[in-house]
Amino acid sequence: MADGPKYREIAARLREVLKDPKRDPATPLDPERVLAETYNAAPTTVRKAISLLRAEGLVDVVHGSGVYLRAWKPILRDANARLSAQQWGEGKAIWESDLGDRLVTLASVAVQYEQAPEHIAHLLGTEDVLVRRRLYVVDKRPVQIAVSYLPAEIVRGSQIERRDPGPGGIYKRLAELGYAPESFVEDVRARTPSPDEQQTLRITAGHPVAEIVRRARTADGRTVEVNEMVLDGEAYIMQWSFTS
Amino acid sequence: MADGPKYREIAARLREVLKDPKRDPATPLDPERVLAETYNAAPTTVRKAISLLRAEGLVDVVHGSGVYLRAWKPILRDANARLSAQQWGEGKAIWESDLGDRLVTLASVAVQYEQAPEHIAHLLGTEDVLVRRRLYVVDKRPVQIAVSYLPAEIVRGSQIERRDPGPGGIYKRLAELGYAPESFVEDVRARTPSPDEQQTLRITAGHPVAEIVRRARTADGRTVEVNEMVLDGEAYIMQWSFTS
DNA sequence: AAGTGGTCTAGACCACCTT
DNA sequence: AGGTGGTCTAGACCACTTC
Repeated sequence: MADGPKYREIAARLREVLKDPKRDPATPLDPERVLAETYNAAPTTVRKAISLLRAEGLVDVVHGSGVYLRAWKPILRDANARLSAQQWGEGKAIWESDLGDRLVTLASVAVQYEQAPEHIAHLLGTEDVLVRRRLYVVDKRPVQIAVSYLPAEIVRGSQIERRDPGPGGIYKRLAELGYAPESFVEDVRARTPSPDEQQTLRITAGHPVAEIVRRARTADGRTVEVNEMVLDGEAYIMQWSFTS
Repeated sequence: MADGPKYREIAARLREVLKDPKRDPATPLDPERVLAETYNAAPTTVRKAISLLRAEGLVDVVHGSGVYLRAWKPILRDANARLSAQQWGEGKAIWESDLGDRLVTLASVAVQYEQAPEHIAHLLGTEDVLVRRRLYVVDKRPVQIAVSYLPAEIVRGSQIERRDPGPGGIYKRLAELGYAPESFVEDVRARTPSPDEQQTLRITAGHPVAEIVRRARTADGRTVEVNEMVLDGEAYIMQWSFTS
């Protein structure tokens, strides 16, 4: 025990164990009770060490089963490429450009008309909105929650009401309706997940998420969509590019 | 105790207490031992509840003193505005555009020549680099670590070697040296802080940070700076804008 | 049924801040 | 010196997974 609290020391040892190339990456760590004996510590101290590794995204803990090394390379999210007119203009779903090696797929979609919360209504200029809630997964793992708000008066009766808005996605449909999105602003925060988000993304309170709020505006300055996204922080690298 | 584990229930109660407008925001919460009695729980259970509030950025915990409500509005970081040529071209330090109400100030600067780590050397095309390490604070609170790497062959002998690179900052100096940055790419991750970062930013392991790696390129495609930043996640809202 | 992680207890002692 | 949070112990019982 060189320095620092014992639980950090144990966490450091466990990191070494996990990174050992000779180890089978699929086998779980020893159970907590065994680790407690191995490192001559109380069970709660071992738990605290493991909670560190978990927050780092180094391991996945499965209740009733064990603690597993996470084999997980982050997904690249290139904001500019994803939203270039070329992408949606040519009939690609924007998410198809979001993959690295693995495929980001849509796990669920729910669409309905609602009263917008205050901060959304303020941006869109109306309380009557269509809400599109989606959940995206990679390798069966939920990685992103996305909720889009669109003015009801614009989208009512269009294909945007359907769960599958058709080729090119909702931006292509908006363009056809005469409201082509032209400029985007994305506000981003790194924060801890709410209890709901923890459950949906299957992460713990200490596991960071990125919240992205995107506003899409037409050339004449009307905001036609607000998209609130919550990403598993460890699962993504986000990228923006721009010129001076 | 409606639902969920007791520590979440206690955390929920404490959030209510903290948000009570009639409460003096400067007085700390009751000590852990008192809370344990109040909520009829063991001290460790109360601690777990408080660690939630802490990770959320709702409270600041001062060892030996108490648990205090954090009065803290996030700083807006507008990437595009900060890096427009107008900003640095006209002699403004880029950080002057980064303030909301409060002032983001430079707390320390260290400049020296070093061997670049592998991933940096790869981007800059050389191992000989000038490293500029800065720490930024708001209201005496550290909020950002920034480390810039620049090719030694370009900046040697210039004002960029000095702790104060002069009006307009290092981008203005680079422009004067014939290497005006023209395009930027920022890669962003939400993650947990390393032990070093925890100490420097005075945050805990569960408190999220945003890591931004920016590459600055000249018009002819040469990468002339790599800037690695680590931001206190709760302290910032980051903003990017772009067109389709 | 057996084994795993998740929660919780009821303390002890240490490190740090305030007075 | 006294009070605060930080670490740690040595268990108990519950919830979930696996066989």
